Amino acid sequence: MALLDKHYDPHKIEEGLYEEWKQNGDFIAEGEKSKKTPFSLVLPPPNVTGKLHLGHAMDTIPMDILARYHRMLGEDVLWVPGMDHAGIATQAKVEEELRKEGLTSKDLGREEFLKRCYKWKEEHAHLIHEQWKALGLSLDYTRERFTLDEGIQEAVKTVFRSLYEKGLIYRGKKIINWDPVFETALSDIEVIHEEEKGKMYYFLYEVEGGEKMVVATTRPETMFGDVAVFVSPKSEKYASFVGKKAKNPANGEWLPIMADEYVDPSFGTGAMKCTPAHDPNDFILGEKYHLPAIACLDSKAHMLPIAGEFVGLDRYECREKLVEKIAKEGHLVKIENITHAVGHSERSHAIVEPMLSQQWFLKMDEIAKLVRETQKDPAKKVYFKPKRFEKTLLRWMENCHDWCLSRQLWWGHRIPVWYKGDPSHPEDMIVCPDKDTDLTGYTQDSDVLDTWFSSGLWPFATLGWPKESADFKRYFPNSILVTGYDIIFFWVSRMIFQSLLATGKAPFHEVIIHGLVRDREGRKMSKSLGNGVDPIDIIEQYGVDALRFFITNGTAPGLDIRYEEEKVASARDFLNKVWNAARYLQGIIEEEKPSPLFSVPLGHLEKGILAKLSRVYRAYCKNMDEFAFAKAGAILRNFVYEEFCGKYLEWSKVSVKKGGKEKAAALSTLAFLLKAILLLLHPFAPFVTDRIYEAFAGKGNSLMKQSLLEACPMKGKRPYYSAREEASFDLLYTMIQEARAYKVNHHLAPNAPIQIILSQEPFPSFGDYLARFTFATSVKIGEESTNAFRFSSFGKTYSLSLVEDISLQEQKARLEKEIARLKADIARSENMLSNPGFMAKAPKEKIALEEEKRKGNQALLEEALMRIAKL
RNA sequence: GGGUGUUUAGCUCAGGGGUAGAGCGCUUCCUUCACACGGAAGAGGCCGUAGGUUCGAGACCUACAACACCCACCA
Repeated sequence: MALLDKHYDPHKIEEGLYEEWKQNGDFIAEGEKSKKTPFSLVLPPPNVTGKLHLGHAMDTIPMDILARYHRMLGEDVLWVPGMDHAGIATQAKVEEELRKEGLTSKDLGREEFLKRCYKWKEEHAHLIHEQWKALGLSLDYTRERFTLDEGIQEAVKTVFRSLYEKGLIYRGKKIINWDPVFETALSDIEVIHEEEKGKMYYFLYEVEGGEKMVVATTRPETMFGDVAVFVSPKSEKYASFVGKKAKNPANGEWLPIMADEYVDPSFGTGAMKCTPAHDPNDFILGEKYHLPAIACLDSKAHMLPIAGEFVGLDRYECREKLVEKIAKEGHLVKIENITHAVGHSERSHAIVEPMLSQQWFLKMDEIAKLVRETQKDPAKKVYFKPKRFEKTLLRWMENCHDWCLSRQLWWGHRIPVWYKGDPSHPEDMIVCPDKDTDLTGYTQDSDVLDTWFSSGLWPFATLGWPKESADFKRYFPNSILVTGYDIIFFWVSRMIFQSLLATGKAPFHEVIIHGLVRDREGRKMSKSLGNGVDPIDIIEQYGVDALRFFITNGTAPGLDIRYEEEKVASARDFLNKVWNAARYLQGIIEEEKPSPLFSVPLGHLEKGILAKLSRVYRAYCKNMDEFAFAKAGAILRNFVYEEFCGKYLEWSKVSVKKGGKEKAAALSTLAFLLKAILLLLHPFAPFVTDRIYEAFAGKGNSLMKQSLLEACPMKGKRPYYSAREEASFDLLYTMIQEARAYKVNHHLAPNAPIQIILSQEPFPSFGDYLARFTFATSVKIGEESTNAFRFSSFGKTYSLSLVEDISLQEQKARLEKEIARLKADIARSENMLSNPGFMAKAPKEKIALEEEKRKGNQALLEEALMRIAKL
């Protein structure tokens, strides 16, 4: 048996263990031949752009805990790993790399550029694998996937075709969000609205007949695309203007003045310029009145020739110069400072430009309805934990617009559509052609699909769908998904409806939503703030087990967690505690192998701690099943510190010293307890627990493959439980505590010798334990003295007298304190018991309990009063 | 403009109709043969504010306030 070092050194113990698990095939799901219950989950595929950050740890560690927990419950766990090609994000990174070489993607051409992307992917995949390993994730690498894999390509095409055939996917010219930096369309949720300071410009428009009107805008540069001025039909002020024309101060063109209900007469000047090509509302108005849509910005948001002298300028440069020009001509009325929400591209952070553009869309209204209906059906719905996040989803589903699917990028799933002739007005279009379709004369759509289109297929595409594969049959739908609330719209919602549409089923039974990791001040971790923490640094300092314990403890489900190093240190200390308990056990069982539990007769304390363990086991499982990892962890931690290390382990030293049967009982119990703790802790801290276990059981004995049931003391078929012995256990502790407090209060050294007189011994050898932990030189059974501490347990009263000279004054003071406490408590009980409402309406057990308490306290009070009278 | 969450010990947070909890920090003491990454004993809270429900509210309800976040095409 390899002796454990004094301190647990995370580095040393983590070394090589992950590889061992992997080589043993511990992470591989059994597949169709298995008779076990399947438990399946998919790893949210990280972007190949990146380094792992603490946010990933928030998803993956709880998933790994679940995977390991369910394996230990005897289930066949499949946890599918994979990565996401992350369209825009990766393409941006690769382009940045090219820029350093003085190249652009266009210089390389599509094919060469994609080669560079794949090269990038290979390099980063390696990094990501290293990070999964560092976190100890028990992933089934034999089933690893990438979102651009052939199988996933097949799934994407199948889904695209089927949605197109159902009429849900369509091609159309609409106003979309345009990212002028990456030069691509974006979906609505890729646009981040931020409150910003801006300006509202008021311009004077000349009206036919010599009158004038004021029109306000925040975006003067789009005035070159204006086609009308709208007023409210209710407006009296402008009633006479309708039908006339107003002169656009930007270019001198005459615009028709029209009336529509859309205009709010009370907002601004009550008149609104209309730019159908650069505003979604104006576009609708334009269609309604058959107005032309005139674009004035190009794909980089530079001015088109229609802007005359401003051609080629950046939109903001143009704005400035145009306002200057209009002011010079005397048509500027005023500039007002305002704050308004401005849309930014999630990736490039450029201000998004609404543009009229031909794109592919997914029609959302029916789909949203399908999701809402499914969520009403308890048998089919996805259960959210915490529940409130279902509302987040449903609300979004109530007012989402059609999803713009196409991206003007190269890295991604190319849109599986071929055109004959000019792609913007094709004579013919083939969607998802079969292999034998003749495509001569056709060209494929040059765009790719939004990354999230393929991510949305992840739970079933990774299992082999659209083939009726064995894995798909066995592991779909997934058992659970764990993810952050920040990607409910991006990912969770899309998986749900993609899955409903493709497979007819929800992709998973439950979604566990967690919060975000924040910094010490509660700020989001971000590159710009420079407050990010690299998990690898934490792992190096405290070990991955400590990180895992930290990330899943001390927080409520769905709420954010603040990263504070002390918390990780505290987790490390906890693991060190377990480590040292094991070290102690190692020291005492060197020559004797512990007998199996219950094969030797056990004492009161053994039975007491085992009863506690049974309850801990139950509570642990209950909380784990409810994904309340923090609670399960807290229960375990408390058991280890307080009950195991603080009490039983210490007390058992007495039995060990005695030898014989008592020692055998203690060893057997200690060994069982330690193993139980290791088993229960293993999902949280797999490395340290396995290493400790290995020190006892020999190499290659992973706890992962053992049954968690072994952590529960079973007598016959039932968990061992004994209230009486548990009470004895507690009584001993209370007495020790009282004696210790006594010493502190009397300024005695903790190891100062004292003498104890017990009125009776609660169980055999009780005195021996008491003596050892109170440094009593003797414990006698006899008459209590006036200064006794009294305790009751299971209807019997015991007293503890410390044979020491305590002044009368002190005895009195102590008794008075005791009397005051008892009186207050009795008063509380009486208050309740004399309340007719309470007596009539409170539950019977509650009344009985209160009655009993009052009686007990009354008895103690009477005795205390008697004793104080004697003094 | 809608919506959600949070408000409990110095700090970070659990809890949850029946006498307020943890970790860290703090105070005092102890290097006792598993562990100073330790042990012992403590101090420290009218559980955001105001109403309501209830026999009983820190917990449930309603308002309000502060903070945080999400959603949103008003020129």
